[in-house]
Amino acid sequence: MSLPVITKETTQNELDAIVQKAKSASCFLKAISHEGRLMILCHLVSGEKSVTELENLILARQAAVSQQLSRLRLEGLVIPRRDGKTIYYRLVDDKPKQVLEIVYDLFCRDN
Amino acid sequence: MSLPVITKETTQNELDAIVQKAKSASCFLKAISHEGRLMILCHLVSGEKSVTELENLILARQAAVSQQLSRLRLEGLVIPRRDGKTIYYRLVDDKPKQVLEIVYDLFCRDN
DNA sequence: CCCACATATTCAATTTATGTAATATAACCA
DNA sequence: TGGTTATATTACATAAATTGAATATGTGGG
Repeated sequence: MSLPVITKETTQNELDAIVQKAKSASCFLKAISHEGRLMILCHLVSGEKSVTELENLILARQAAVSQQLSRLRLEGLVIPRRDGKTIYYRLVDDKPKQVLEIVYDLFCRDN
Repeated sequence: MSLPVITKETTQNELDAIVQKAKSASCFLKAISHEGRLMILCHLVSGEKSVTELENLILARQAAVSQQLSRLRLEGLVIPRRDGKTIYYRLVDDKPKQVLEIVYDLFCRDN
């Protein structure tokens, strides 16, 4: 990890870029750091799930799950697909997967 | 990543354990998902830093940095060491490092 | 002891997040 | 059309996070 080093020579533009990236990462992490959303994302790693399936998997009410999915949708982490009455959600890319794999390893395996 | 699978057979104890782990991970992620704390942690990955050094690195005021360090301390992510007037902070373990390396890669390299 | 420097804490104001309940929409079927 | 299932949205209350300013503590030096 070669982090951007900040010195006297760092230009304002470079600083802005660093802060901008920190902001994106921060938003992403905030989106995944909610207990319910975290579990939803974990379950989506193994493939798309309907809202009802998620309700059962994380033992939460319809409205709650729907709200959490809504937040994840707005943050661009998941995308819905309608099939008749049911709506299936899946991960947009593997950013969540990559981070969750580490987190899962750190918090669910050892310790 | 072999996630805990939830079925009809999953016992209450197992469910509790899963939720408990999700809570820990959630707390950890919340702690690191703040823009300022994120940058502080990034800088600590390369070794311990004094509060003043951090102030200059992330261009924030003394009180702000100190507050953010305080939160990280309470969450058990960093630990202080006093040397005369100055206090040096370092990471307690490499949990933050592991997660930050991925995040850094995802948000600061490509795209 | 007094001062200056490094850091921490406290408090109030504001913003953002969360949980709950109620209601809305959309699709399907009789 | 009317009912039922699946999902989404809204509104409100509450809690938690964040910010900024002010003040406090701890250390070393004169």
